Amino acid sequence: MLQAEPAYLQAFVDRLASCCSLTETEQMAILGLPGRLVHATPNVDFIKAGEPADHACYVVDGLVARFGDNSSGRRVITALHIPGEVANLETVVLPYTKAGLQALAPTIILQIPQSALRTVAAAHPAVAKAFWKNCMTDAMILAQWIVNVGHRDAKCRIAHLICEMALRYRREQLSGKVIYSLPMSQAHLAAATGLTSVHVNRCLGSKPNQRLDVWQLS
Amino acid sequence: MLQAEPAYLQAFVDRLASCCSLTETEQMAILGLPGRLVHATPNVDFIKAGEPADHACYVVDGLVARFGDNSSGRRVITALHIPGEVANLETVVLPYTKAGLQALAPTIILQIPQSALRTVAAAHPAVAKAFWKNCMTDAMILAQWIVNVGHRDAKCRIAHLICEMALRYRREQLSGKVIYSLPMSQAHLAAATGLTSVHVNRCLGSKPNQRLDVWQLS
DNA sequence: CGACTTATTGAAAACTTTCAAGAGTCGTGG
DNA sequence: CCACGACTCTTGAAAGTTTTCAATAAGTCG
Repeated sequence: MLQAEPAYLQAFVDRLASCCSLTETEQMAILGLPGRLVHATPNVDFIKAGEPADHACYVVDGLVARFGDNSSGRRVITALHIPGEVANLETVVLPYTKAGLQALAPTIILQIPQSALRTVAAAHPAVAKAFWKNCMTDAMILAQWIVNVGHRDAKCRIAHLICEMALRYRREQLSGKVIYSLPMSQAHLAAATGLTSVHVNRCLGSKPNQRLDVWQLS
Repeated sequence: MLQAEPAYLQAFVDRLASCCSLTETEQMAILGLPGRLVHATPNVDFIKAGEPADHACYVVDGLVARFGDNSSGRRVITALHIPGEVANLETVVLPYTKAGLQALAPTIILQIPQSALRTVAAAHPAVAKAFWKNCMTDAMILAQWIVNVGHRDAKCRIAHLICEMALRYRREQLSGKVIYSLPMSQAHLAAATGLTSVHVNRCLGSKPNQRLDVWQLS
Protein backbone atom coordinates (compact mmCIF):
# COMPACT_ATOMS: atom_id res chain seq x y z
CA MET A 1 0.00 0.00 0.00
CA LEU A 2 1.96 2.92 -1.31
CA GLN A 3 1.07 6.52 -1.25
CA ALA A 4 -1.33 7.16 -4.08
CA GLU A 5 0.69 8.28 -7.06
CA PRO A 6 -1.24 11.16 -8.56
CA ALA A 7 -2.66 13.65 -6.07
CA TYR A 8 -6.10 12.09 -6.02
CA LEU A 9 -6.71 13.73 -2.68
CA GLN A 10 -6.18 17.26 -3.99
CA ALA A 11 -9.93 17.62 -4.56
CA PHE A 12 -10.56 16.61 -0.96
CA VAL A 13 -8.00 19.09 0.33
CA ASP A 14 -9.59 21.83 -1.77
CA ARG A 15 -12.96 20.94 -0.36
CA LEU A 16 -11.69 21.10 3.22
CA ALA A 17 -9.67 24.26 2.62
CA SER A 18 -12.63 26.05 1.08
CA CYS A 19 -14.29 26.30 4.45
CA CYS A 20 -11.40 25.93 6.91
CA SER A 21 -8.03 27.57 6.68
CA LEU A 22 -5.32 24.92 6.48
CA THR A 23 -1.61 25.63 6.42
CA GLU A 24 0.68 24.26 3.77
CA THR A 25 1.94 21.67 6.25
CA GLU A 26 -1.55 20.53 7.11
CA GLN A 27 -2.53 20.24 3.47
CA MET A 28 0.59 18.21 2.75
CA ALA A 29 -0.23 15.91 5.62
CA ILE A 30 -3.56 15.09 4.03
CA LEU A 31 -2.13 14.75 0.54
CA GLY A 32 0.46 12.37 1.95
CA LEU A 33 -2.11 9.96 3.31
CA PRO A 34 -1.54 6.42 2.13
CA GLY A 35 -4.21 4.64 0.21
CA ARG A 36 -5.07 1.79 -2.08
CA LEU A 37 -7.04 2.18 -5.27
CA VAL A 38 -9.80 -0.31 -5.89
CA HIS A 39 -12.62 -0.68 -8.36
CA ALA A 40 -16.07 -1.01 -6.84
CA THR A 41 -18.56 -3.17 -8.67
CA PRO A 42 -21.95 -1.49 -9.09
CA ASN A 43 -24.79 -2.77 -6.94
CA VAL A 44 -22.57 -4.74 -4.60
CA ASP A 45 -21.80 -3.42 -1.12
CA PHE A 46 -18.14 -2.66 -0.71
CA ILE A 47 -18.76 -1.64 2.89
CA LYS A 48 -21.28 -3.85 4.63
CA ALA A 49 -23.67 -2.59 7.26
CA GLY A 50 -22.73 -3.57 10.78
CA GLU A 51 -19.12 -4.41 10.10
CA PRO A 52 -16.30 -2.22 11.37
CA ALA A 53 -14.58 -0.32 8.58
CA ASP A 54 -10.83 -0.32 8.84
CA HIS A 55 -10.53 2.24 6.06
CA ALA A 56 -12.31 5.33 4.84
CA CYS A 57 -13.52 5.38 1.25
CA TYR A 58 -12.57 8.37 -0.86
CA VAL A 59 -14.45 8.58 -4.14
CA VAL A 60 -12.03 9.14 -7.01
CA ASP A 61 -14.54 8.63 -9.78
CA GLY A 62 -18.09 7.36 -10.12
CA LEU A 63 -20.97 7.58 -7.68
CA VAL A 64 -21.42 6.04 -4.24
CA ALA A 65 -24.64 5.62 -2.27
CA ARG A 66 -25.14 5.04 1.42
CA PHE A 67 -27.88 2.54 2.10
CA GLY A 68 -30.15 2.07 5.04
CA ASP A 69 -32.83 -0.53 5.39
CA ASN A 70 -36.47 -0.14 6.22
CA SER A 71 -37.80 -2.96 8.30
CA SER A 72 -39.47 -4.71 5.39
CA GLY A 73 -36.30 -5.38 3.48
CA ARG A 74 -36.38 -2.55 1.00
CA ARG A 75 -33.06 -0.79 0.57
CA VAL A 76 -33.05 2.95 1.01
CA ILE A 77 -30.50 5.48 -0.17
CA THR A 78 -29.77 8.02 2.56
CA ALA A 79 -26.86 9.82 0.94
CA LEU A 80 -24.93 10.13 -2.29
CA HIS A 81 -21.23 10.80 -2.59
CA ILE A 82 -19.58 12.24 -5.67
CA PRO A 83 -15.90 12.33 -6.59
CA GLY A 84 -13.82 14.36 -4.17
CA GLU A 85 -15.82 13.28 -1.13
CA VAL A 86 -15.06 10.73 1.54
CA ALA A 87 -18.11 8.54 1.82
CA ASN A 88 -17.61 7.43 5.41
CA LEU A 89 -15.30 9.89 7.13
CA GLU A 90 -17.38 9.48 10.26
CA THR A 91 -15.83 6.06 10.80
CA VAL A 92 -12.76 7.86 12.16
CA VAL A 93 -14.74 8.35 15.35
CA LEU A 94 -17.53 5.81 14.79
CA PRO A 95 -15.96 2.64 13.40
CA TYR A 96 -19.17 0.61 13.39
CA THR A 97 -21.53 1.86 10.73
CA LYS A 98 -25.10 0.76 10.44
CA ALA A 99 -25.17 1.77 6.79
CA GLY A 100 -23.83 -0.05 3.77
CA LEU A 101 -21.89 1.63 0.99
CA GLN A 102 -22.39 0.72 -2.63
CA ALA A 103 -21.36 2.05 -6.03
CA LEU A 104 -24.22 2.89 -8.36
CA ALA A 105 -21.98 2.91 -11.41
CA PRO A 106 -18.44 1.76 -12.12
CA THR A 107 -16.51 3.57 -9.42
CA ILE A 108 -12.93 4.02 -8.28
CA ILE A 109 -12.33 4.18 -4.55
CA LEU A 110 -9.21 5.15 -2.67
CA GLN A 111 -9.15 3.21 0.59
CA ILE A 112 -7.47 5.22 3.32
CA PRO A 113 -6.58 3.34 6.51
CA GLN A 114 -8.28 4.62 9.65
CA SER A 115 -5.01 4.49 11.51
CA ALA A 116 -3.44 6.97 9.10
CA LEU A 117 -6.41 9.31 9.33
CA ARG A 118 -6.35 9.19 13.11
CA THR A 119 -2.64 9.87 13.16
CA VAL A 120 -2.98 12.91 10.95
CA ALA A 121 -5.95 14.20 12.91
CA ALA A 122 -4.12 13.77 16.19
CA ALA A 123 -1.01 15.50 14.92
CA HIS A 124 -2.87 18.43 13.38
CA PRO A 125 -5.82 19.78 15.38
CA ALA A 126 -6.81 21.99 12.45
CA VAL A 127 -7.14 18.91 10.28
CA ALA A 128 -9.26 17.19 12.91
CA LYS A 129 -11.49 20.24 12.99
CA ALA A 130 -11.72 20.27 9.20
CA PHE A 131 -12.71 16.59 9.23
CA TRP A 132 -15.34 17.30 11.86
CA LYS A 133 -16.67 20.24 9.88
CA ASN A 134 -16.77 18.16 6.73
CA CYS A 135 -18.80 15.52 8.54
CA MET A 136 -21.22 18.12 9.81
CA THR A 137 -21.73 19.47 6.32
CA ASP A 138 -22.75 15.98 5.30
CA ALA A 139 -25.09 15.89 8.28
CA MET A 140 -26.76 19.11 7.16
CA ILE A 141 -27.34 17.45 3.81
CA LEU A 142 -28.99 14.56 5.66
CA ALA A 143 -31.33 17.00 7.39
CA GLN A 144 -32.23 18.51 4.05
CA TRP A 145 -32.82 15.04 2.69
CA ILE A 146 -35.36 14.40 5.46
CA VAL A 147 -37.30 17.43 4.35
CA ASN A 148 -37.12 16.24 0.79
CA VAL A 149 -38.23 12.64 1.13
CA GLY A 150 -40.60 13.20 4.00
CA HIS A 151 -42.40 16.35 3.15
CA ARG A 152 -42.68 16.90 -0.57
CA ASP A 153 -44.67 15.30 -3.35
CA ALA A 154 -43.07 13.03 -5.88
CA LYS A 155 -42.18 15.55 -8.58
CA CYS A 156 -40.63 17.94 -6.10
CA ARG A 157 -38.57 15.18 -4.51
CA ILE A 158 -37.06 14.21 -7.82
CA ALA A 159 -36.53 17.79 -8.91
CA HIS A 160 -34.94 18.67 -5.60
CA LEU A 161 -32.55 15.75 -5.73
CA ILE A 162 -31.44 16.68 -9.23
CA CYS A 163 -30.93 20.29 -8.21
CA GLU A 164 -29.10 19.38 -5.03
CA MET A 165 -26.68 17.27 -6.99
CA ALA A 166 -26.24 20.13 -9.45
CA LEU A 167 -25.12 22.38 -6.61
CA ARG A 168 -22.75 19.75 -5.34
CA TYR A 169 -21.21 19.17 -8.74
CA ARG A 170 -20.96 22.87 -9.38
CA ARG A 171 -17.93 23.33 -7.21
CA GLU A 172 -15.97 21.40 -9.79
CA GLN A 173 -17.12 23.54 -12.68
CA LEU A 174 -15.57 26.69 -14.03
CA SER A 175 -18.32 28.20 -16.14
CA GLY A 176 -21.73 29.38 -15.06
CA LYS A 177 -23.44 26.37 -16.50
CA VAL A 178 -23.39 23.09 -14.69
CA ILE A 179 -23.16 19.96 -16.75
CA TYR A 180 -22.95 16.74 -14.87
CA SER A 181 -23.67 13.10 -15.07
CA LEU A 182 -25.74 11.34 -12.46
CA PRO A 183 -25.25 7.68 -13.28
CA MET A 184 -28.27 6.30 -11.44
CA SER A 185 -31.04 4.07 -12.69
CA GLN A 186 -34.64 5.04 -12.09
CA ALA A 187 -34.73 2.33 -9.46
CA HIS A 188 -31.85 4.04 -7.67
CA LEU A 189 -33.65 7.35 -7.92
CA ALA A 190 -36.68 5.66 -6.38
CA ALA A 191 -34.62 4.35 -3.48
CA ALA A 192 -33.26 7.84 -2.94
CA THR A 193 -36.61 9.59 -2.98
CA GLY A 194 -38.82 7.07 -1.23
CA LEU A 195 -40.91 6.35 -4.29
CA THR A 196 -41.43 3.31 -6.48
CA SER A 197 -39.48 3.06 -9.69
CA VAL A 198 -42.76 2.98 -11.57
CA HIS A 199 -43.78 6.31 -10.15
CA VAL A 200 -40.37 7.83 -10.74
CA ASN A 201 -40.72 6.82 -14.32
CA ARG A 202 -44.10 8.47 -14.64
CA CYS A 203 -42.96 11.65 -12.93
CA LEU A 204 -40.04 12.02 -15.26
CA GLY A 205 -42.72 12.48 -17.90
CA SER A 206 -40.63 10.46 -20.19
CA LYS A 207 -40.88 10.51 -23.90
CA PRO A 208 -39.03 7.85 -25.83
CA ASN A 209 -35.29 8.29 -25.93
CA GLN A 210 -35.19 10.76 -23.09
CA ARG A 211 -32.10 10.18 -21.01
CA LEU A 212 -31.82 10.55 -17.28
CA ASP A 213 -28.13 10.44 -16.84
CA VAL A 214 -26.92 13.77 -18.15
CA TRP A 215 -28.29 17.04 -16.85
CA GLN A 216 -27.55 20.58 -17.78
CA LEU A 217 -28.64 23.54 -15.70
CA SER A 218 -27.79 27.15 -16.28
CA MET B 1 -22.82 34.62 33.35
CA LEU B 2 -21.60 32.42 36.14
CA GLN B 3 -20.85 28.77 36.06
CA ALA B 4 -24.09 26.91 36.31
CA GLU B 5 -24.66 26.13 39.97
CA PRO B 6 -25.87 22.55 40.05
CA ALA B 7 -24.05 20.14 37.78
CA TYR B 8 -26.59 20.32 34.98
CA LEU B 9 -23.94 19.13 32.58
CA GLN B 10 -23.32 15.87 34.41
CA ALA B 11 -25.80 14.09 32.14
CA PHE B 12 -23.94 15.37 29.10
CA VAL B 13 -20.60 14.22 30.50
CA ASP B 14 -22.07 10.80 31.22
CA ARG B 15 -23.36 10.63 27.68
CA LEU B 16 -19.96 11.50 26.23
CA ALA B 17 -18.07 9.25 28.60
CA SER B 18 -20.30 6.27 27.81
CA CYS B 19 -18.75 6.01 24.38
CA CYS B 20 -15.39 7.78 24.74
CA SER B 21 -12.98 7.47 27.61
CA LEU B 22 -12.49 10.81 29.26
CA THR B 23 -10.08 11.51 32.11
CA GLU B 24 -11.14 13.17 35.32
CA THR B 25 -9.54 16.40 34.13
CA GLU B 26 -11.38 16.32 30.84
CA GLN B 27 -14.69 15.64 32.54
CA MET B 28 -14.10 18.51 34.94
CA ALA B 29 -13.33 20.81 32.03
CA ILE B 30 -16.75 20.10 30.57
CA LEU B 31 -18.54 20.36 33.89
CA GLY B 32 -16.84 23.70 34.41
CA LEU B 33 -18.25 25.21 31.23
CA PRO B 34 -20.03 28.50 31.86
CA GLY B 35 -23.65 28.84 30.91
CA ARG B 36 -26.82 30.80 31.36
CA LEU B 37 -30.15 29.21 32.14
CA VAL B 38 -33.11 30.41 30.14
CA HIS B 39 -36.70 29.34 29.70
CA ALA B 40 -37.74 28.62 26.12
CA THR B 41 -41.31 29.43 25.20
CA PRO B 42 -43.01 26.60 23.33
CA ASN B 43 -43.59 27.09 19.61
CA VAL B 44 -41.29 30.09 19.31
CA ASP B 45 -37.86 29.68 17.76
CA PHE B 46 -35.13 30.38 20.26
CA ILE B 47 -32.53 29.81 17.57
CA LYS B 48 -33.54 31.20 14.22
CA ALA B 49 -32.60 29.63 10.93
CA GLY B 50 -29.86 31.44 9.10
CA GLU B 51 -28.52 33.40 12.03
CA PRO B 52 -25.15 32.60 13.57
CA ALA B 53 -25.46 31.02 17.00
CA ASP B 54 -23.06 32.42 19.56
CA HIS B 55 -23.98 29.72 22.05
CA ALA B 56 -24.80 26.05 22.08
CA CYS B 57 -28.11 24.99 23.62
CA TYR B 58 -28.00 22.26 26.22
CA VAL B 59 -31.41 20.84 27.08
CA VAL B 60 -31.86 20.73 30.85
CA ASP B 61 -35.54 19.87 30.82
CA GLY B 62 -38.33 19.68 28.26
CA LEU B 63 -38.18 18.84 24.58
CA VAL B 64 -36.51 20.64 21.70
CA ALA B 65 -37.13 20.19 17.99
CA ARG B 66 -34.96 21.12 15.05
CA PHE B 67 -36.97 22.55 12.19
CA GLY B 68 -36.36 22.63 8.48
CA ASP B 69 -38.62 24.11 5.91
CA ASN B 70 -40.04 22.57 2.78
CA SER B 71 -40.35 25.01 -0.04
CA SER B 72 -44.07 25.54 0.42
CA GLY B 73 -43.83 26.99 3.87
CA ARG B 74 -44.61 23.96 5.96
CA ARG B 75 -42.33 23.47 8.91
CA VAL B 76 -40.67 20.12 9.25
CA ILE B 77 -39.11 18.52 12.31
CA THR B 78 -35.80 16.90 11.43
CA ALA B 79 -34.61 16.04 14.93
CA LEU B 80 -35.71 15.92 18.54
CA HIS B 81 -33.49 16.61 21.53
CA ILE B 82 -34.23 15.39 25.01
CA PRO B 83 -32.69 16.48 28.32
CA GLY B 84 -28.99 15.76 28.53
CA GLU B 85 -28.36 16.51 24.87
CA VAL B 86 -26.89 19.56 23.21
CA ALA B 87 -29.27 20.53 20.44
CA ASN B 88 -26.78 22.31 18.23
CA LEU B 89 -23.30 21.15 19.14
CA GLU B 90 -22.40 21.28 15.46
CA THR B 91 -22.32 25.07 15.67
CA VAL B 92 -18.88 24.74 17.27
CA VAL B 93 -17.57 24.10 13.78
CA LEU B 94 -20.53 25.33 11.72
CA PRO B 95 -21.75 28.59 13.27
CA TYR B 96 -24.37 29.30 10.61
CA THR B 97 -27.24 26.87 10.89
CA LYS B 98 -29.97 26.57 8.31
CA ALA B 99 -32.26 25.00 10.88
CA GLY B 100 -34.32 26.65 13.57
CA LEU B 101 -34.57 25.37 17.12
CA GLN B 102 -37.81 25.43 19.05
CA ALA B 103 -39.18 24.05 22.27
CA LEU B 104 -42.26 21.88 21.92
CA ALA B 105 -43.15 22.18 25.58
CA PRO B 106 -41.97 24.40 28.43
CA THR B 107 -38.24 23.87 28.32
CA ILE B 108 -35.14 24.92 30.21
CA ILE B 109 -32.04 25.59 28.17
CA LEU B 110 -28.47 26.13 29.33
CA GLN B 111 -26.78 28.45 26.87
CA ILE B 112 -23.10 27.64 26.58
CA PRO B 113 -20.93 30.21 24.79
CA GLN B 114 -19.23 28.93 21.66
CA SER B 115 -15.99 30.53 22.75
CA ALA B 116 -15.91 28.43 25.92
CA LEU B 117 -16.67 25.24 24.00
CA ARG B 118 -13.94 25.99 21.48
CA THR B 119 -11.47 26.71 24.24
CA VAL B 120 -12.19 23.43 25.98
CA ALA B 121 -12.05 21.49 22.72
CA ALA B 122 -8.74 23.08 21.78
CA ALA B 123 -7.21 22.40 25.18
CA HIS B 124 -8.38 18.78 25.34
CA PRO B 125 -8.19 16.80 22.09
CA ALA B 126 -10.10 13.95 23.69
CA VAL B 127 -12.97 16.31 24.41
CA ALA B 128 -12.93 17.55 20.83
CA LYS B 129 -13.10 13.97 19.67
CA ALA B 130 -15.96 13.24 22.04
CA PHE B 131 -17.84 16.25 20.70
CA TRP B 132 -17.25 15.09 17.16
CA LYS B 133 -18.40 11.60 18.00
CA ASN B 134 -21.49 12.94 19.71
CA CYS B 135 -22.31 14.94 16.59
CA MET B 136 -21.90 11.89 14.40
CA THR B 137 -24.23 9.90 16.60
CA ASP B 138 -26.83 12.57 15.98
CA ALA B 139 -26.08 12.30 12.27
CA MET B 140 -26.72 8.55 12.35
CA ILE B 141 -30.09 9.32 13.89
CA LEU B 142 -30.76 11.68 10.99
CA ALA B 143 -30.00 8.89 8.54
CA GLN B 144 -32.41 6.62 10.39
CA TRP B 145 -35.00 9.39 10.29
CA ILE B 146 -34.70 9.51 6.50
CA VAL B 147 -35.56 5.84 6.34
CA ASN B 148 -38.47 6.42 8.66
CA VAL B 149 -40.18 9.38 7.04
CA GLY B 150 -39.30 8.47 3.49
CA HIS B 151 -39.82 4.78 3.27
CA ARG B 152 -42.48 3.56 5.67
CA ASP B 153 -46.22 3.86 5.83
CA ALA B 154 -47.95 6.11 8.30
CA LYS B 155 -48.47 3.68 11.18
CA CYS B 156 -44.88 2.47 11.03
CA ARG B 157 -43.53 6.00 11.01
CA ILE B 158 -45.39 6.91 14.15
CA ALA B 159 -44.58 3.64 15.87
CA HIS B 160 -40.94 3.94 14.95
CA LEU B 161 -40.66 7.46 16.28
CA ILE B 162 -42.20 6.45 19.58
CA CYS B 163 -39.87 3.48 19.88
CA GLU B 164 -36.83 5.49 18.92
CA MET B 165 -37.58 7.99 21.63
CA ALA B 166 -38.08 5.13 24.07
CA LEU B 167 -34.56 3.93 23.36
CA ARG B 168 -33.17 7.40 23.79
CA TYR B 169 -34.95 7.94 27.07
CA ARG B 170 -33.95 4.52 28.31
CA ARG B 171 -30.43 5.54 29.12
CA GLU B 172 -31.83 7.63 31.94
CA GLN B 173 -33.84 4.79 33.41
CA LEU B 174 -32.78 2.27 35.98
CA SER B 175 -35.37 -0.45 35.69
CA GLY B 176 -36.22 -2.60 32.73
CA LYS B 177 -39.33 -0.68 31.91
CA VAL B 178 -39.14 2.63 30.17
CA ILE B 179 -41.63 5.27 31.18
CA TYR B 180 -41.28 8.59 29.52
CA SER B 181 -43.15 11.65 28.52
CA LEU B 182 -43.11 12.92 24.96
CA PRO B 183 -44.73 16.31 25.25
CA MET B 184 -45.66 16.78 21.60
CA SER B 185 -49.00 17.61 20.07
CA GLN B 186 -50.33 15.53 17.21
CA ALA B 187 -49.43 18.40 14.92
CA HIS B 188 -45.84 18.14 16.11
CA LEU B 189 -45.91 14.42 15.52
CA ALA B 190 -47.19 15.12 12.03
CA ALA B 191 -44.33 17.54 11.35
CA ALA B 192 -41.88 14.91 12.56
CA THR B 193 -43.27 12.08 10.46
CA GLY B 194 -44.19 13.88 7.26
CA LEU B 195 -47.90 13.28 7.67
CA THR B 196 -50.88 15.52 8.24
CA SER B 197 -52.15 15.97 11.75
CA VAL B 198 -55.47 14.55 10.63
CA HIS B 199 -53.85 11.35 9.52
CA VAL B 200 -51.73 11.10 12.63
CA ASN B 201 -54.91 11.35 14.61
CA ARG B 202 -56.53 8.54 12.66
CA CYS B 203 -53.49 6.31 12.91
CA LEU B 204 -53.32 6.67 16.64
CA GLY B 205 -56.68 4.92 16.55
CA SER B 206 -57.79 7.20 19.25
CA LYS B 207 -60.58 6.53 21.61
CA PRO B 208 -61.81 9.35 23.81
CA ASN B 209 -59.50 10.23 26.68
CA GLN B 210 -56.52 8.47 25.23
CA ARG B 211 -53.38 10.39 26.00
CA LEU B 212 -50.43 10.76 23.70
CA ASP B 213 -47.95 12.24 26.03
CA VAL B 214 -47.05 9.41 28.35
CA TRP B 215 -45.77 6.10 27.05
CA GLN B 216 -44.76 2.97 28.81
CA LEU B 217 -42.85 0.17 27.16
CA SER B 218 -41.49 -2.93 28.77
C1' DC C 1 -66.68 32.63 31.02
C1' DG C 2 -64.20 33.38 26.56
C1' DA C 3 -60.39 32.92 23.42
C1' DC C 4 -57.34 29.82 21.90
C1' DT C 5 -55.21 25.65 20.79
C1' DT C 6 -55.72 20.75 20.15
C1' DA C 7 -58.25 16.59 18.96
C1' DT C 8 -61.87 14.15 16.27
C1' DT C 9 -64.76 12.72 12.43
C1' DG C 10 -66.71 12.18 7.54
C1' DA C 11 -66.64 12.28 2.64
C1' DA C 12 -64.49 13.37 -1.60
C1' DA C 13 -60.35 14.14 -4.07
C1' DA C 14 -55.60 13.43 -5.00
C1' DC C 15 -51.64 10.86 -4.99
C1' DT C 16 -48.90 6.65 -5.07
C1' DT C 17 -48.40 1.75 -5.18
C1' DT C 18 -49.16 -2.72 -6.91
C1' DC C 19 -49.51 -6.05 -10.41
C1' DA C 20 -48.78 -7.40 -14.90
C1' DA C 21 -46.98 -7.22 -19.33
C1' DG C 22 -44.31 -5.56 -23.21
C1' DA C 23 -40.36 -2.95 -25.30
C1' DG C 24 -35.71 -1.25 -25.42
C1' DT C 25 -30.63 -1.68 -24.31
C1' DC C 26 -26.30 -3.96 -23.57
C1' DG C 27 -22.80 -7.37 -23.21
C1' DT C 28 -21.63 -12.37 -23.93
C1' DG C 29 -21.04 -16.38 -26.34
C1' DG C 30 -22.25 -19.55 -30.06
C1' DC D 1 -23.44 -11.68 -36.87
C1' DC D 2 -27.19 -12.97 -34.35
C1' DA D 3 -29.43 -15.08 -30.30
C1' DC D 4 -29.82 -14.97 -25.55
C1' DG D 5 -30.19 -13.39 -20.87
C1' DA D 6 -30.19 -9.67 -17.67
C1' DC D 7 -31.39 -5.41 -16.64
C1' DT D 8 -33.84 -1.16 -17.37
C1' DC D 9 -37.60 1.47 -19.01
C1' DT D 10 -42.52 2.11 -20.18
C1' DT D 11 -47.52 1.73 -19.89
C1' DG D 12 -52.37 0.59 -18.19
C1' DA D 13 -55.78 -0.39 -14.82
C1' DA D 14 -57.18 -1.39 -10.22
C1' DA D 15 -56.35 -0.98 -5.41
C1' DG D 16 -54.68 1.29 -1.49
C1' DT D 17 -53.10 5.19 1.17
C1' DT D 18 -53.05 9.92 2.48
C1' DT D 19 -54.58 14.61 1.97
C1' DT D 20 -57.87 18.14 1.80
C1' DC D 21 -61.79 20.56 3.29
C1' DA D 22 -65.08 21.39 6.58
C1' DA D 23 -67.27 21.15 10.80
C1' DT D 24 -67.70 19.85 15.67
C1' DA D 25 -66.01 18.51 20.25
C1' DA D 26 -62.71 18.84 23.94
C1' DG D 27 -59.16 20.81 26.68
C1' DT D 28 -56.26 24.85 28.57
C1' DC D 29 -55.29 29.21 30.47
C1' DG D 30 -56.00 33.87 31.94
